[in-house]
Parts: sequence; structure tokens; C-alpha cells
Amino acid sequence: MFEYYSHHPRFYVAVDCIIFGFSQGELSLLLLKRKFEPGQGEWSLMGGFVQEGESVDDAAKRVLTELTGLNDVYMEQVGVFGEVDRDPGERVISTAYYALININEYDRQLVEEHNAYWMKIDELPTLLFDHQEMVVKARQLMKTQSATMPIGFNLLPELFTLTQLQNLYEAINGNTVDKRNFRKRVAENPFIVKTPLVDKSGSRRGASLYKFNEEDYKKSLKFKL
Amino acid sequence: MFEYYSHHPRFYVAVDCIIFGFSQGELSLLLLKRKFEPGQGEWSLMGGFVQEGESVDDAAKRVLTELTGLNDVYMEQVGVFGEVDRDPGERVISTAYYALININEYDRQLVEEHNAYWMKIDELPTLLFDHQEMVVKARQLMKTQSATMPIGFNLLPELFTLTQLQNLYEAINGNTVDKRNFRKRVAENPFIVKTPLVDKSGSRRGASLYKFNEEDYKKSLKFKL
DNA sequence: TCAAAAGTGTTAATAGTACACCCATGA
DNA sequence: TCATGGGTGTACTATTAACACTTTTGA
Repeated sequence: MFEYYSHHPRFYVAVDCIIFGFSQGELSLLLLKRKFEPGQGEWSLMGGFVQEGESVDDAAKRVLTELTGLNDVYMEQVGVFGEVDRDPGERVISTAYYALININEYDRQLVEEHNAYWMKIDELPTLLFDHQEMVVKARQLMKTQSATMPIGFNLLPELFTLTQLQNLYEAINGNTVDKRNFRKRVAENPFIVKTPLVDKSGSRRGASLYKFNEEDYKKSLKFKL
Repeated sequence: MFEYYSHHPRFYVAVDCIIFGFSQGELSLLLLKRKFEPGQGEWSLMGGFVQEGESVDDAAKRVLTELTGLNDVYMEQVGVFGEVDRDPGERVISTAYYALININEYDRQLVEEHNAYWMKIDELPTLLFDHQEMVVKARQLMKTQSATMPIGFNLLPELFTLTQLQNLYEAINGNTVDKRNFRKRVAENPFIVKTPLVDKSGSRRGASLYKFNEEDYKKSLKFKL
């Protein structure tokens, strides 16, 4: 086409996914024990190569679906990792994305086929290449974004208790907060609404179930917790 | 090497730079009036292709130096732009970076050779491809980062008055703030230190010149303005 | 009846915002 | 002497943080 492009080199372009899940008050990542070279036997993020006719964002979605069977998952771009020797096999430029999934809803068979396991975020194994760095950056970004965007709900079931929500925010921020202060903030948030339903599984007394009203949020696009 | 890679397509990978400058109380971007196809005659960001043996970050630095003659410039990655048809000539995956430079210190001849001009940030021309989107994302990111990282000083001379500093923060945040409140915040910041020097160019009375103590900042890595 | 989680208000401390006048100087 | 930008303090408001006991109910 234009001569402008043709003297320049071309590169393999990949995507890698930092897949967050939440259960039992703890954040986890879905990691692969690699079945192939390079890095066979090592732990890595789920990744894949960008294809012709596919945007980078779409490649990330495809790769996530290949592993989890899920569509319409919340994903955000973390950044480009473009060091020359980051992959010892060949030069590959990779874009990291984080994904937030409901840990109860993925396709267990696909995950098993890929040799993938949930690992608690504070007990992660050593990861190959620069995947460690991707995870650090993804955690940081997710934490920042969760303060001003209602992304945490992607990690919870549609109906959740306030204790679950508080545990989630504590896990994301790596702190603990006072229960009364937390619930006061929730009460001030017009998009977190109480349902008449009660979850009896976590206590004898039972806890009210809440949901996030996404429709109303989309009208205002303001969120704070 | 590994067969793993070889079936996958390869892509041109580029970088584009959103170059911020500050003078007369206004933020500007350094933009090119393109001398070549595709997009000849249109306005664009300064860009270039990643080369073999060069990291993506290094490509961004090189491209910035090609235009401005400056080294050691503050740059941050804004994100990957990977839509299939974003460049009508060929498929190019581009990573945007923003750069903050002291508007008094670039190489004017190089800039002229590249057909580049400073354009006020609120009077930008229409940009080609998805460069508009890159600029929006860069402005947003820069604004966010300037609240918690001492990046604004890259846009100022080493010695600056408090009025200049206030004008800068107002330009970044798109607001105006009370002078006394602003100066109170500055006084609480241990890294912004008064020098005995006075700038008589902006007023009859003269204004004290301040500097940012980068050494002390690096020891604490905490910043707030 | 008691263990275990749910639920509930008030007060103090801190941070942020609003506001107006005098000062120093060169032309 | 006066026009211009530099410099300063206080009172009010809003937000955030600290803190402890009662309720419900199934085992």
C-alpha cells in the first residue's frame, strides 16, 4: 500500500489476562500451569496471540472466553509490556488486561483442560516472564478503579450481603474498615439497594441480600464507595 | 525457534506521543501537520514505528527525542490502541504515551523540520485516525496522576513562582482555586521549597521563586497537592 | 441457652472551602 | 501616586474516623 510502512519490522502481539475471582473473603487469580514450551511446567497468566482482523481488545475477550467459557466479562487494559527479551522464545509484545469474574460461574471443564487453578492473591507462585509485573500493575489499577467505578460487583453474585461486599472491598484495598462506617457509606450509595430476600447460609439470623442497580448507575455514571 | 509462535500473524507496532507544554497559563500540545501519506496535510501526534531490538518504551523515547531533541523526559504509557482499521493504510497497533516537557527547552529547529506546532489544549484541531481518543485518555490520566505524583514540575522551569504553579494546576484540572487555599497546600508540602530568589518579570513587586526538591521526594515517594 | 453473625448512632478529629484586604514596586 | 500582581488568616462546613452494644435464631 504505502511505502511508508514497508521498511518497518513486524512483531507478534499477544494479550495476557489477569483473571480475578473472589470467594471466602479472599481474592484469587486464575493461573495456568503451562503444558507447552516456552516455560513448560511454570505458572503463567492465560494468554494468546492477536489474530488478523481482530482488535487487541477483542483478542483479550476471546482468550478469556477460551479459558472460562464466559462472555461479556468486565475487562480493563492494564498496559503494554514491550521489553525486547521479555519472552525468551521470540520477541512478543503483550498487552495485559484484567478481568473480573464471578467465581461461581465459569466453565470448570474448560479450566481443567487448560490446566488452570485458582491461586489466592497473597500466595501466588512465581510466574514466568514478566507476568509478575503485570499482576502487580493490574492489582494497583483495579484497586484505584474500584474506588470510583462500580466494578467490584462483577466479582460477586447478583445478590450479596453487606458482609460479603465489605470483605470484598477489604480484600481489594488490603485493609479493614469499621462495619458501621462501611454500612453508612453503602446507605448513602443510591445504586446499592436492599432486596426483601435474606441469605440464611452465613448465619443463624440471616443477612439481607442487596443488589447493584446497574440501570440507574448508567444514567448518572457517578459512583463512590 | 518454538513452533508455538510461527502460525501467528505479525503486526506493525507504533508509538504516538502526546507532548504537553505549559506557558502563559495554558497547556498546549505539540502537533504535526503531516508531510506524508497517509493523512498528508492533516494534524497528528508525533509517532513512529517500534524497531527490532528496541523496547516499546524506548521507541517512545526515541520518537520524542527525534522531534524535540530532549532526553530524560517524563513519559507515561497511556494505553494500546489496537482497532483493526484505526490506520487506513495498513494495520498498525499503536501505544500512546504522554510526555511533559519544559516549553522553553526543546530544539526549535527539529520541531520546524517536522512541521510541528504548539496548539492550545482547548483549541485543538481535528486529529487523524484515533489520535483524538489518545489525547482525551492522556489528559485524563495526566490529571489523575498529577494529584498524587509530582509530575507537574516537568512542565515548569526549575525555578517557578507560586502563581505559575497555581496556573498550571488550574490548567490541568480545568478549574480555578482560591489563592490562599492553594498556597496553604503548598506550604504543607515539604518538597516545594522557597528560594531566596525573586522573579521581577511578572510584577513590579516581584514574586519569590520556588523549586521542587526531587531528592527529598525520592526518599518518601509521597506527594499531594 | 448460647454461639455466631447481623445490625445499629453518636461524637471527635480532620480536611476542605469560602472569603477580603494590605504590600511592594516601577512607571 | 497609582496600577499591578504578591502575599496573608480566620471562621465555617463537610467528611472521615473512632468506638460498643443489642438482635436474631438454629443447634
